[in-house]
Amino acid sequence: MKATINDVAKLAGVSIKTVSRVMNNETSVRQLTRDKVMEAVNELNYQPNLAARNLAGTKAYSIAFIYDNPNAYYVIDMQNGILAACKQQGFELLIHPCQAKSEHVLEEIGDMIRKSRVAGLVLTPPFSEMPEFVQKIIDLDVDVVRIMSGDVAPDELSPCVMVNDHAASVSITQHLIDLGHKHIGFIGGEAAHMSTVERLRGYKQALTDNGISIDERLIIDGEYSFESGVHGAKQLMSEDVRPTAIFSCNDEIAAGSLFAARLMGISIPEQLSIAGFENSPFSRQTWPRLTTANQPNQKIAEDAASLLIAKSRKQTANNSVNYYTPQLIVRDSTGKSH
Amino acid sequence: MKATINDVAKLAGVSIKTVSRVMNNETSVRQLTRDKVMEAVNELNYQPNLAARNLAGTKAYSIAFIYDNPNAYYVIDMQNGILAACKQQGFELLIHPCQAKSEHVLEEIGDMIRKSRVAGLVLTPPFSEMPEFVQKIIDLDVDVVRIMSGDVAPDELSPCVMVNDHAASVSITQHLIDLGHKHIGFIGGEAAHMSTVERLRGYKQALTDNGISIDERLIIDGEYSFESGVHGAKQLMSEDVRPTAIFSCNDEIAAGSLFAARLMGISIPEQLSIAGFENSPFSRQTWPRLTTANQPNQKIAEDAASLLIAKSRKQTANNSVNYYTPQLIVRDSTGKSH
DNA sequence: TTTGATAATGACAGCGCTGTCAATTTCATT
DNA sequence: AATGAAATTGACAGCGCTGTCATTATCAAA
Repeated sequence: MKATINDVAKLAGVSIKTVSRVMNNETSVRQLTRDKVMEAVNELNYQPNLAARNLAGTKAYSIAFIYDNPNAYYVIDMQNGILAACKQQGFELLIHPCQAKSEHVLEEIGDMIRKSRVAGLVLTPPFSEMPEFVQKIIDLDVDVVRIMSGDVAPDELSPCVMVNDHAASVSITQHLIDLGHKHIGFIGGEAAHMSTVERLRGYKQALTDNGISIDERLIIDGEYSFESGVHGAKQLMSEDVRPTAIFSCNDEIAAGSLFAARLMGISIPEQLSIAGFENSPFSRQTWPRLTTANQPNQKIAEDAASLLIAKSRKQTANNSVNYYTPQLIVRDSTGKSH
Repeated sequence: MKATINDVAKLAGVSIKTVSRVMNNETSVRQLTRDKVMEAVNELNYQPNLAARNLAGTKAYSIAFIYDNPNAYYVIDMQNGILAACKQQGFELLIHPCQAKSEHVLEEIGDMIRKSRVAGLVLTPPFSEMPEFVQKIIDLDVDVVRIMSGDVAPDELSPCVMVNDHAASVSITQHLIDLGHKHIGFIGGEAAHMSTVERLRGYKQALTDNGISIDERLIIDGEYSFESGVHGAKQLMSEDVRPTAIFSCNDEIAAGSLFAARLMGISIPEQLSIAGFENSPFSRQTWPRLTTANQPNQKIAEDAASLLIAKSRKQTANNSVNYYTPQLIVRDSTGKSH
């Protein structure tokens, strides 16, 4: 049932080392030999044993996905993207959700690494935005790839996939301005997250570029949750200067804002425009459907995983950086200012 | 940095075999010895190497999660539940999404098993509902645990976690009937899924029990998606006999129904009551919030994983079965019939 | 104290593969 | 045909652990 490398070697009439070479796509195996081996491999349905490879060799055959994010859509997209890259490259994926605030994160990750050899880690915010943390991981002698917010990589520590939240935020805000809005509210995610910082920066820049003064009363701290959107919108709509539009920092907040508007009898988009961010499936399922910015999480994650695997393979110090700018998607939740 | 069993043995002044015994919680190690070993383990921060364990031993230290489900909330909940059980039992989790319709599923799973030793698989629908498939997996010599719909386990093939969709469906339907509804629409998920079959059965039984005749025009096939809910509701609302309530087979379908109602200018719950199923976070974020049945996916999955691990440990033929009945949660999308 | 049964420990082989290095083959040139 | 460098292949050790079986320590009862 379970063929070993020995069985293949015998059947192909070569040494196990040669089979090993073929399985690892090493050069310096004659084509003829390679064919013989592959034939035996197919005949026997042979799969190299991962445990043995890990134990005997120096290469790693797995990567891990580290995250702390309650957003199911985000996590699934990321995971699927990473899995796609893994599948293509024959890597295994270890899933590792953990609490960023916990004292034990590093310990946990260390344990994981000691237990299973891992080529590297895919880090998403907030982990990717903690330089000391990243450095400590690298000191553990594993590669890292970071997915993070910004228009340029902050350092040379690792390959990065940068999401240009600033630019995307400018287009969303500009879209609202183009619709005639002058009082635009902003409901942020966790203030410590770079994505919030960057989106806020884009918001402010768009306003400034259009000669609209920034009113701090229209800027609300939140967290990336529905409830936060409900509260934020309620608060904004009871300001002296009621905004005519709200830029919510993600789709969940936007959905919460929508909910609050309904609660207060405010019609969308007639009396109030609401924009989200992320283009989660969610944003197509609210009423009205959300104007948002498309953040292609799956692609981003697949990219990240590919960069990580490539780096771990080549052992180059060269840290590539990929860039994404979420694109505006106009739907029904934003309209002309009256 | 990376301590091996040898280092621990040396430091503790015992043989590696004794360390191994301690690490595996075997009996017949004196308490004194055990303490010495544990002290060394802590001192050195030792973690047994998974690859070596897998290679040397006969026990497995991982399970796999097999699924084919586009519902992000469902998958994440399941995964978190399984991870919780794994963490507690020191198991690793392999994530394996795949296409149920694909010819290659079995092959893929076979490859995975040959590659990584796996104690067993957690199967969710539709896989868990394919008896021949399950049998073939078991023939591959891996344990299986099935999460499935029904009020009693269909066979003795494996431990099961049964979700009593029938009973839950009766309570939802009864709730609608109690509100005075006589024309109740039903929008199903994929007709082949037992959950749809069971929920439909519950729906029909509740109607029958209350002396309401079953009108097949009010029963719509769908799939578990938002779009399907939109279409289904549109169709139902253009029947000769307009239903005054719709039981949607899951929250996504319900959200779609809500959306369709908005599109058609039908107010919820005044003109139409809509109920969902699953209690995904989603159901709290629609307007109005959905009446639904709480299906505790995370618990269910944790249970399933625990059963699987227990079975693989004890090597008993004894297949336990756990039962869950989703409970009605009344929110704002259902109201009195007028 | 000796005995015998039982509990506790250890020696050793080997899981299936890769890394190292040595042996052999190949092939373009002489 | 002989030569040598390069390409191709193989022998062998050993990764870190567990299973098997042999050995030693322990302790109640004689």
